[in-house]
Amino acid sequence: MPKMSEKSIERLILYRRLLLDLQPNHRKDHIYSHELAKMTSFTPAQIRRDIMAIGYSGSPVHGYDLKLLLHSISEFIDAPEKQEIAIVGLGHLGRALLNYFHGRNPNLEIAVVFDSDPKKINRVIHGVQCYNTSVLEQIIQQKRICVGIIAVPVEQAQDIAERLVRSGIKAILNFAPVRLQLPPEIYIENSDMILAVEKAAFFARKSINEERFNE
Amino acid sequence: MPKMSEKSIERLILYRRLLLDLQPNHRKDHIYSHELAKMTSFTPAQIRRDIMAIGYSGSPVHGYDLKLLLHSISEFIDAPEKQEIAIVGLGHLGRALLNYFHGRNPNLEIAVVFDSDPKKINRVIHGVQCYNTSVLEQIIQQKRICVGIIAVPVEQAQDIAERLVRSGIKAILNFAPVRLQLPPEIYIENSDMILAVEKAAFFARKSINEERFNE
DNA sequence: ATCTGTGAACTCGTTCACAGCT
DNA sequence: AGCTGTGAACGAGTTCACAGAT
Repeated sequence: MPKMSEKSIERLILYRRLLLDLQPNHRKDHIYSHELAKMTSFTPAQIRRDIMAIGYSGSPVHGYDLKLLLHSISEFIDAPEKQEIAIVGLGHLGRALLNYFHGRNPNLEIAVVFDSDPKKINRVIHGVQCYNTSVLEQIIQQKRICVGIIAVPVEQAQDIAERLVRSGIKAILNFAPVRLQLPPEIYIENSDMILAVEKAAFFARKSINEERFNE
Repeated sequence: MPKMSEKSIERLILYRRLLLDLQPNHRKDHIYSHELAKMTSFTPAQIRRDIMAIGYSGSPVHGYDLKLLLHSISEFIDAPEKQEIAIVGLGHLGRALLNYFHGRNPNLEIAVVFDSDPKKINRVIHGVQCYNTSVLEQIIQQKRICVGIIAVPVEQAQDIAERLVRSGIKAILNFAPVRLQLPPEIYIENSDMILAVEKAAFFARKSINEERFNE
């Protein structure tokens, strides 16, 4: 496996999504790096580098074979067998995740959700079994789930994260607005909505200031 | 204004959040860069650089004055007057945003939400007025809102984004799993949950592989 | 003695520019 | 002629390491 940055992985996931959307109406069965570039607003050189990195080669005449490229990316990104995922916290955010994810990626499956609301526990919601958060460790170990999504209020996030790690989880997607303190071998992806809003507001202001300045 | 990377802005927002949480139980009124480092898991040098960049100086003896540092960061990040924000799409995700945001940052306010569901239109939800998406342009122009949050299904995202831009919005926080095509002066922050899950799954697998390799 | 502030070095990711292929 | 693959240059962001302050 070549060294691969987090950003390359992100782009590869986006290429794959794009190619999948493209395939049905296949006017062509090949695509050039500059075409992918236009669609993604990355640069052609970057796209060639990413594709090179996963070991696929195109033809200087036709560009990249759509099907083969798609296959190479999927082989690189996906695990050999389906990966199971757990969501902790079934508030609005947890439900939004279930909705968004539904039928999206056949190689990933939201296998269980946890919540502490008796109205939700032991029911099937959106096709997924909901358990009491108190049995989190057992279920996750039993099912060998390796990815956990934290969608609980901020006060509970660190505790839940530690319990997930103790249960054998290797990667956490954290939606709570805290920086989790976990052992370095655990992959943490933060999706901090409040931070994102504050950042957007900052750059909106900056853009307004610069406009004024250029008048 | 010195040149500032997007990442520095993110960190500054996190420092501020941390300092705000810290203030009530002020055992001390000063803090060293290495203390902030431990709490954020950034490096002390980076923290000093960020603080230097906004023009605040600490004392080599006591470190940074909590109150003054907080004030300097806020002055740098916040607009002089309150900024108003619009959310488009009041599904689970939109509601989650309203919840998360409630009472979080007094300088930012979710001023309006838009949806096309008659059950929501013209009602006040979570303390925020909901309008029909059809009047988006009027309301946003009228209120001079400069930040928009896209929480609609992926098929509508590009159209809504263009309408937001036409209404004068300067920054967009996009939760739909597409790359929006917009003029370059518009700041776009993507928060692509599906991508985030796929990425986490990839790194979970990688971590498992590396473990096996080290045995 | 122990901190901050910061020039310099370094690391990592991106882009350039061109050789090589067809 | 027009593409891919890629060494080399570049640039942004981070860390080092130490001068300066007290």
